[in-house]
Amino acid sequence: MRADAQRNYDLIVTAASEAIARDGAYASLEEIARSAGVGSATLHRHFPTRWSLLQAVFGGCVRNLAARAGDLLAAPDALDALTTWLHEVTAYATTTRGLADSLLNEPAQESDTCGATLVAAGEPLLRRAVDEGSVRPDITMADLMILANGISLAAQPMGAAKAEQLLTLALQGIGSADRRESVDKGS
Amino acid sequence: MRADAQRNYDLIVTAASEAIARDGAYASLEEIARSAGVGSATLHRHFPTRWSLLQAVFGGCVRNLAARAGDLLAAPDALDALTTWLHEVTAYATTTRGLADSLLNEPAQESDTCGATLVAAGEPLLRRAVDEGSVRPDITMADLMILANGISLAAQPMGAAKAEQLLTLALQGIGSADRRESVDKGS
DNA sequence: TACGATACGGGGGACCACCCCATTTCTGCA
DNA sequence: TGCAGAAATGGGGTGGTCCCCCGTATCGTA
Repeated sequence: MRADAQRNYDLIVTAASEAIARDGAYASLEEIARSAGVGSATLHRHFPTRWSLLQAVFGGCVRNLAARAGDLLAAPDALDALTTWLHEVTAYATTTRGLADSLLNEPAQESDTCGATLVAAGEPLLRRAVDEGSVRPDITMADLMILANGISLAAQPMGAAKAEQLLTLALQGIGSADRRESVDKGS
Repeated sequence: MRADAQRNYDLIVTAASEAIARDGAYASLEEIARSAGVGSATLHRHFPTRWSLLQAVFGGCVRNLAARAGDLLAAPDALDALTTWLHEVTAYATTTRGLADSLLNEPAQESDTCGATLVAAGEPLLRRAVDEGSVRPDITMADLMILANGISLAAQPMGAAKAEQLLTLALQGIGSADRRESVDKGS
């Protein structure tokens, strides 16, 4: 890759991060190019689709979350590790403007997407919890990611606290007949 | 309202229904006006915002769902009635293109929105289930609607079956230690 | 230094939301 | 019935978007 191309690539990603943080995942590409100081054609050459740009912007966050999942594999309680990670993902997706849209609307065909990375990273956490017997075996990580994502997206206007509350609700269920004793542990 | 204005109003809503069913909630307003046979200015005069148009399009469905909630108040099992209704809402929102977006992105300030109507309609169902003791009392109908909506939105690409599965999951929780005996009732 | 490959960006086409205002259409009243 | 004025209409303009073509400038190498 030529030096100037690399330079422009970085300029675009930086400008896109700011614009997306301000305006969401559908920020104007034209304006991103403008504020990066490059022509719009350059932006489209580096990132043929909007999602390729979003992927570049959020790749770092996603890798961090994936690494965090690896760390949590060492935690003593498997169920706790899983729920903790899901909460962190949800909080991040709710707080970071554009991330939830980005994860949800990325084309499902692609294999190297942010969503796929997170699912792969969370899979061991889920498997461990299932093996331990604390999570139903018919649940898949993909299901949980869709759930977390949907909650992030739908609760975005209400803020991260609401999103986390709803995630807790979804993980515990709505029933009252047999509330787990661990319910009150968190707060 | 003048007769021709009413006529155009209806033409626009009809055309919008088709366009939104085909292209989603962000269908081109220009094309809706074109296929309705009116000028785009007429569309904008009748519906100043995109959400006002969506509200007109989906008002009927929403009223049906609200009425259905009223009917279910007569069902014997309160928890069953609540979950049945939530499933119907989710199925409808997942199947009907644009409805989920419409419910989620409508401005929260307005009072007469589709979302508020559904929340109000579901409230008695929830209250009955809480009074019966089968649902935790700290849950609000607004929370459940956000949950159902988020699931509809996130699972849309996978189809209504996936959405309903995820709703079941969210209502029951992920735990396996104390699975309700009613789990196997549905299927 | 000179050359070929590579990247750049101005500008244009197609589309969109939204608005102004001259014109047409309707309706209540005589 | 006929008419005046209110009400609704829609063509066309503005400013914005995405996306792409292609002549030009820049880079890396020999």
